[in-house]
Amino acid sequence: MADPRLLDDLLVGAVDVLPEGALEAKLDLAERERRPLRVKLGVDPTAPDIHLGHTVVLNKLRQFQDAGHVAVLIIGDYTARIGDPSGRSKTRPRLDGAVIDANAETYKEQAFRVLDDDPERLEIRYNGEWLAPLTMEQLFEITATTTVARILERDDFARRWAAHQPISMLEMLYPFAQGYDSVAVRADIELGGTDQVFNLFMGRDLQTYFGQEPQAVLTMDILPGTDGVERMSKSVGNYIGVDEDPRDMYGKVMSIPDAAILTYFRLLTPHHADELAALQREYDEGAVNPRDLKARLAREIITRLRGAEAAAAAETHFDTVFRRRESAADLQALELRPDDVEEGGGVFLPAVLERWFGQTRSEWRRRIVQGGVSLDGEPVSALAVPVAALAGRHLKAGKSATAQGVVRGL
RNA sequence: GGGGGAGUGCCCGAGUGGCUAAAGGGGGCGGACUGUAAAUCCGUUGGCGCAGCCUACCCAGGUUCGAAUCCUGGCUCCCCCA
Repeated sequence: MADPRLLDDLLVGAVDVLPEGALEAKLDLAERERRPLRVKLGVDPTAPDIHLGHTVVLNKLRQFQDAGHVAVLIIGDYTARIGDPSGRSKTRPRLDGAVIDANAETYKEQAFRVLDDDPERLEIRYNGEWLAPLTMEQLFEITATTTVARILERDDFARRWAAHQPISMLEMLYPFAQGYDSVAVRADIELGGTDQVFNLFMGRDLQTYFGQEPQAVLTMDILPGTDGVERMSKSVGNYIGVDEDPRDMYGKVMSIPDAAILTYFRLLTPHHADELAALQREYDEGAVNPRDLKARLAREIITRLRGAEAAAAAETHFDTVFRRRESAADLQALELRPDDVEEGGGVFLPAVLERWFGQTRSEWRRRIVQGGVSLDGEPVSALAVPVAALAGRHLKAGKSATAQGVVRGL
């Protein structure tokens, strides 16, 4: 019998296990056969770096590793060439080989922040390994297992079909490719987002067709972005990158709406099911200040990805700069150059701000006029200020305050 | 293969010869408020040392005193029929 507490923990953050009872059955199977389960997660290296949304399934995979099972991480170097249509309202751009390879490298690096890299517990495979050598004949065989009607049933295609949006033949092949991955690695369980259900089931069908025991399917909840509403995504701009400056990560976590706090705990931290239930209770009853809960969340997320030291430093920085609104001890130095000073001894701010922080001079002009740039807390009111008023002062631009530093005189 | 429609600022989307740096919305940014939250309100949102100038409505030409708006050619996308 599978350990019920483990089962509960494995189900945290999961939306569904399909078919019903399949996870339990697989755990029992592992016990009977005295072997670890092969838990598959496929990722397409479509973007150069990953954010917390991508780590949700990685976290779950890690949990399986910690329970003694084998994570089979499939880098979809070939499926990336098709472009997963899941949840898409239009065709994904196809990527070429060089971009994919580069993405795959950074992806692996970042995935290791979450996964256990013990070779006994981790297997990394590129699906080009088996997809590239497929013959046309094999493709016939694979695609013959399903009908067009079934493919068109899936939400995303159905919507596009109804809206007269284009669907390319290539996209239709995507589920077959992903499904065949499961056959190739003999997966016992496959993880994915809820938008992946169709693809995950294709894996079961193909495994059955090829005489394998079909995999259990575990779908994970979607992580909302920092806006708390839309799913975290780079294109929406509500993401927290795994490789970002920990101070920014901390700040971004602090900016999520309260309603998203528990979801974040559930999907991003390794708490047991009963601990999460306790947290939820405290939150509901108002026994904790949501702010403090969020701070704890930020600390835990950063600790996991970047280490305890980085987390502590990020928290100190945040408390200093934002809670107490003091200057951070580690402010960057903003260098003035001799040619920044004009005849009258004034410095034209839009020009130096552009050099220090990017953007355009017009943008800085606007911010200054709107009182968005300050020196030692005092809003700057003129476009040009004397060097004496700048040197040694703490310059801050905007409330996000990612743009700030101490001006170093000449 | 035949017929039709569309390409506007970060995005959506108005605009059919001058009043258009281009309505409206979204998003972003700045301010107030705060828990760097949410909600709300106000302002702002092409570039430029900016009461002015420059560049802009897919691209290249053309008509006109004047074009996002008209004409020609091209590119891209979509729909319908076959």
